[in-house]
Amino acid sequence: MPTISLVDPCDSAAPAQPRSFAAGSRIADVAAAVQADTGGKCQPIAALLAGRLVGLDSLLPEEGEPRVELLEQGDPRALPVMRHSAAHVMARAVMRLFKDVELAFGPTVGDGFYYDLRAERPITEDDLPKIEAEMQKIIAADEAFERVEVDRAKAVEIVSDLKQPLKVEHIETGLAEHPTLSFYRQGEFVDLCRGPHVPSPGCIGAVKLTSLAGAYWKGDANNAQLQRLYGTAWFSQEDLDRHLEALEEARKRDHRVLGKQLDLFTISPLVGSGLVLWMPKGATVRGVLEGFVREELTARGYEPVYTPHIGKVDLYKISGHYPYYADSQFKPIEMHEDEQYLLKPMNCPHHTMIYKARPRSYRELPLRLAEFGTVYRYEQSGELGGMTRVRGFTQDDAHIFCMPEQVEQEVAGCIDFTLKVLESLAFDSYRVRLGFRDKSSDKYVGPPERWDEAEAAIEKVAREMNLPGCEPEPGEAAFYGPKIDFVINDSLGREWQLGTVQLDYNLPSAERFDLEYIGADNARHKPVMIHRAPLGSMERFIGVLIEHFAGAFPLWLAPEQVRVIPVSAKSEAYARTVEAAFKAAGLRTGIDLAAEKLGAKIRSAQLELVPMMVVCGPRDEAAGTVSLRDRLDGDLGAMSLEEAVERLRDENARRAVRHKPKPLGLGGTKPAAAAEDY
RNA sequence: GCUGCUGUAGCUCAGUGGUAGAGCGCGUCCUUGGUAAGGACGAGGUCAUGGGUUCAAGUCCCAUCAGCAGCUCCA
Repeated sequence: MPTISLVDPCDSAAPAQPRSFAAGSRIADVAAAVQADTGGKCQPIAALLAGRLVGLDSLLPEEGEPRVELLEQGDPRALPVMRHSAAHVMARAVMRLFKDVELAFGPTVGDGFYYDLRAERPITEDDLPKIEAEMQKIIAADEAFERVEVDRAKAVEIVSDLKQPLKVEHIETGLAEHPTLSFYRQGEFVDLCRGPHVPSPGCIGAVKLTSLAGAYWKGDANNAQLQRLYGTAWFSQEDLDRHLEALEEARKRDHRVLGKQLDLFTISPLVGSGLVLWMPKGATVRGVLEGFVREELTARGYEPVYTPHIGKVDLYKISGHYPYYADSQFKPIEMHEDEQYLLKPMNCPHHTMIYKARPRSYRELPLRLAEFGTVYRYEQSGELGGMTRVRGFTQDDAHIFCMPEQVEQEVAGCIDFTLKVLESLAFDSYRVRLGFRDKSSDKYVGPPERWDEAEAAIEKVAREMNLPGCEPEPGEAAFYGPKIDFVINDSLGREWQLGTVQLDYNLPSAERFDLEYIGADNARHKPVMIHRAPLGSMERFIGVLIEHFAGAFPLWLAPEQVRVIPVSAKSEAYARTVEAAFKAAGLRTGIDLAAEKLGAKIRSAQLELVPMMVVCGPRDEAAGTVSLRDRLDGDLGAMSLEEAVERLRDENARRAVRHKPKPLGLGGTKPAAAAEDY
């Protein structure tokens, strides 16, 4: 007899109570019992069974006493279930409106859902309102979702009868291991589906189809391209409106929009796609950030190097980068048949040549060579965007050459460096990805034992440092070694890899660069290389940073830190004295001498996101004071010029971050679970 | 690279076959003001580029380039 530990639907803080049900009972029976207890007040649409999101049609397990929590209409934890049901409703609507529709996958994503499909007549954007209207009819009709379980043979028969070739293929290949499969029926619409679903589409409060795009069958670019319809669904119109407002807000925070508005960077088609031109203000932010990183590099025992932007093709043949990445490199510069140069796609080969320039002793290890190294990669045209995906970028790169027994300490040092940078900029929401090799792929160089060793070392350090996330992800490694990536979301919820620490036993090997050091035993040994970049690249990092701060940089990073505003032209001379005082204190100071009223000048400075304004008029001049105005806190009142300068000098020196905008909490477009898992 | 959408003044955008518009910004002048918009006048566009259809194209068609969303990719 199944026994569960039931959470009180009226008081989830109360201790869960054990409760037994007849054999073969489902969550729906639990729901019915609770409804009886509460006089029908509780209306569950889904449940958490031992922490797993399930539908009311889920069976209670015979064993154990799992915790069960019923989720009612409006509970955000039930959103994925409701959204998946919305995907079915959308597919049903499309099948009513279009002929010969073949369905693929329809999972839940961060803020909504999608369904991949192929229709005889392709769907266009103009069709979306019609599909939405049909969905409304289906939601209003509120027919129940009904689960049916069948064996594989019957499942194939059903999808064949439904004329769903993609589903047939999926059952025969992707689902070959499943002895039984489930379908959900809703009126005339029957779909192969693992579930769960809400009891009926009446639970869907507000739905909107958001976009239409191409997507490959089973995510493979060699397969046919299908149409993907994206939608979002919420329990109420207010929730949907709030979500659409957040999207609107995200558009305003987009670094491409702010980069233009605030004169940070530009991209010229004449220079080339994906090649960032840093305007003075953007270059200033970058310079300040580089200065911060340089300070840390020096403190942490790194030594600077400089290397050229090109190198002979042979260098990359030895490293192993060439020709594996031929498609994603700019074509070689050919001087003679046997003299070809590549724009460098990474800095490591150059740095290994510095290591190799003379014999190395164990006494000089770890050797940490750092360079803001600019690299060029010919990314596919469809990947390019703003500063986050570009064809030329500068890595805050360094390569650490160390003895095997120093690896853990050095990896830990790199992680600590990255954390210091992220904390200094108030990045408190990121995840750490352990990029391991895909054991079934042949793109990785070096013997498996070296890989196992490297992966184990990295995982050990990452776990000891309690980094958030830390799930190993096969296939995310570099071709020469596993890595620890720091992944941060942009304003639209898309993930970007920023900082990275990569452990490499391969490039130093005899087959590659054959690096050595003389050990204490006077014998030759192989060093280990660590590739690391706390920011990743200046372009991508600052792109994400712009969105992180919504363009409103803290004082220490702002291109213009202080703006002096004379109340009228009568105070111009005094304003210039004030300006000089702030400049002398090393603060980036501007002055507004426009023939405008004070209010208009304040407004300009506020809109340009200048962190601090210094208002000075006749009253200040007479008293030797200035009036500070904080962009966030407003008028701070009059104070002596010296006090004002000191106050800002101190805030700048402390690299204070007093404020960052609220995260928008957008979830992106990636499926919550693997879409192939039916 | 693929699918779809978009390209008009520095910016945001209106203009659906018949002589290029608005707001903001910019410039000049007036106004000399105390914490988010003072006023007047003015300059500024081969309507992305190249073809085509038409008596006539910013507007319709094709190609190219560029951007956007998604997919694929990302040393």
